[in-house]
Amino acid sequence: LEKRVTIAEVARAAGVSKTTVSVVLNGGADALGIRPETQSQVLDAATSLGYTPNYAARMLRRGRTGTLTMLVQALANPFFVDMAVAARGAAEARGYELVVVDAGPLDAEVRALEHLRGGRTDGVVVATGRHHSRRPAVERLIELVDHGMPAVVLIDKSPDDRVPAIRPDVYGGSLEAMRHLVGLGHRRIAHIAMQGAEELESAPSSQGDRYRAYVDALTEAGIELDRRWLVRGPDTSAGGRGAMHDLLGVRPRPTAVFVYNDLTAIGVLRACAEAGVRVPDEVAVVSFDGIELGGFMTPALTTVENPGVDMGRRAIQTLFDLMAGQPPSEIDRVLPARLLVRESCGARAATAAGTTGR
Amino acid sequence: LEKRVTIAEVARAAGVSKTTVSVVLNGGADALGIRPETQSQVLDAATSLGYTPNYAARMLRRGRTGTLTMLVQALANPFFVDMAVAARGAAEARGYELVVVDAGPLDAEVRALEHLRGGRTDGVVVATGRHHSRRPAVERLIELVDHGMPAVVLIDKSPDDRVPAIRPDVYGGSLEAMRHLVGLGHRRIAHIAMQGAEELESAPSSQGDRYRAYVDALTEAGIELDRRWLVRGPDTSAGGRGAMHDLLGVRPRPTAVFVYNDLTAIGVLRACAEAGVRVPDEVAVVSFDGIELGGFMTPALTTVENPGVDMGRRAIQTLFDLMAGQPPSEIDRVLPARLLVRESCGARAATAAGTTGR
DNA sequence: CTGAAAGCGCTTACAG
DNA sequence: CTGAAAGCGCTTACAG
Repeated sequence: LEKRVTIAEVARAAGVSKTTVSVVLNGGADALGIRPETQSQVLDAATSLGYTPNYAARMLRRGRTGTLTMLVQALANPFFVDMAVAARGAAEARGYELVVVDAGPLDAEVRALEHLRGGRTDGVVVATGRHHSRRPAVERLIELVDHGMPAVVLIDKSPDDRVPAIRPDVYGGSLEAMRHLVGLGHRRIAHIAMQGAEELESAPSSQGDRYRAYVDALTEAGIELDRRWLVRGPDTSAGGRGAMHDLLGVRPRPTAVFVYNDLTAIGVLRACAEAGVRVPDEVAVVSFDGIELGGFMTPALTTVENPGVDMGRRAIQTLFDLMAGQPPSEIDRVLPARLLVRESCGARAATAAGTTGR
Repeated sequence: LEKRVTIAEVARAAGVSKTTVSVVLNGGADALGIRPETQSQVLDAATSLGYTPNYAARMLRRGRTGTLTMLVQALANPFFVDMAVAARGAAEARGYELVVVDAGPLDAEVRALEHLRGGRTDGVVVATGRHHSRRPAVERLIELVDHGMPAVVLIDKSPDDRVPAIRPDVYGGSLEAMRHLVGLGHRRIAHIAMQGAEELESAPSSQGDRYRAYVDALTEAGIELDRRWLVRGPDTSAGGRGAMHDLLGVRPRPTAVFVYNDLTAIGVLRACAEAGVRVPDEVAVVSFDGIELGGFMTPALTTVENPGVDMGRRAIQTLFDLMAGQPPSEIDRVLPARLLVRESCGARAATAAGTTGR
């Protein structure tokens, strides 16, 4: 870029030294007792020259960047967008910028974390989940933490004692959802889980929590699990559509399905519509996340509210605590996740109710 | 952060000078004829010490950041997410990082643009639209361009000769959509437009283009515009729901509606469901953008495909051309936007068709 | 084939 | 009350 104005030019224009300019512009003038007239000379010169401090120079000198970084699983899911927007607001309120990175596939997440080693951020929030099956990413995160980088993990448990985790009570929320279906009289309840290599039974992840709640609720109700009720697919609308398409072929047909997340459930609704299967009359649907869009489906999705906005804000707060040298008050903070009953579960009238639910 | 490894330590460990380390690590070693053994010594030392170049120092010295910035209207709209992800891919393919900023309200956009003055990016893509009614943002952009910042505008026309624009043919696509509705026999066609201060008739924006196509198509068909058919609201699902709710009170009721974008149309579908109005039988719906989600609604949205992914990629390509000193081949590139007929317009069966359309 | 030195633009002890 | 100087970590002419 052309002819940037430097502090030296401001100093010359104001007839003072670079030191004075720097002090005045950084607000330390009164403390150091710089004469008001000198201050205005500097301010005037800076304004008329259109001076803006050079980011790289300041960053190099201060050893801080004024930037935080958040890695999210997928911006294609509005749940993560809402979380990121909330986090950005919290960061900006304290004068920090938040760079949001769509981590995408594993190698992209690894690359993104490696990228952060060069000192381009003051702290990192990792909201990508699925860490048990993503060892290389976790290793990179630990590497950063070893070098003193403040870090917070969202969604899943923390992989390291120095990294506080803030996560929803996925097990509790899922159990509430399942008990709701059981309470409505359902006995053949299917589960659409996220695709992945791991064994759901033992997975120390939020998808494992969903599965365990699913199994426990069936057991509690004295229902024997039919393996055909368990389908896995990508956590996208297309994935949900495909999974539900398969599930609709099972006989006797499940009368209810607990779906990984809302985005996936939107595909489930579509698959039912295409097959002429009425929701919730023939199949009840309950999912997870509570994205706004779910309330605009017909029937509106009954879902477990995932506190993404709250997690985003808390993550930034915790990051600032860590940067200030304060140990985190809690290493594993679990936030409640409650069932939001709308229409797709059949507990309410499915249409013409005028109730979007939120 | 603690004890970062610097180039000086690598030099000491390898028994060479900082110059040699820098040259080897930046790939200029062979050209300068540095001995292979020296090269491996340096590489080994760098690896075993875990050296990563300091971003700020490199940025300051090189005068480049290796980072591009994209401002988008709202990440809450998947259209912009898809565009941003495509742009990021194009940037990363050339070794650049792309920082995506949700510009949000006007003051946030202004702040974001001012923020870029300190040399923290090598180029900027502005995909926020509505520039005619956002003067302060445009002024900040021009300021950056005055200082030599490469910039590209998406969605709307360019505010400046030095800034190439890449935009969809909104007028053409909208006209095709409207003619489609007219062709299906509709005479009472409503339009849900985006909220904003501007007069739609004269607005030099994509929302103006939609409106003009709407009016021209009615005129062409010899239909007299009823002002009650024109409703404006926020470009969100909630906004669409509210707007359609109002529209359903108009008598005689419109039999079709051309909606600002898909996200808004999702709210329109919901309003119809709540009122017990069948789509497309009682009201046909056509919108704009072609987000994947629209294909999962029931009925699947008929819409005009907005080439967001293509625009995102081209924007980055054009930015690289500008950075390389090449004048843009075209200052105002208009990309085709074609109607995608699915179910909500009534040209096809609304359900059980098994056709998601994309 | 390799090294000493300057300098990118800032901030901050240190002098006076 | 204000200025001269050092230094953050790198890259790149320039010497030899």
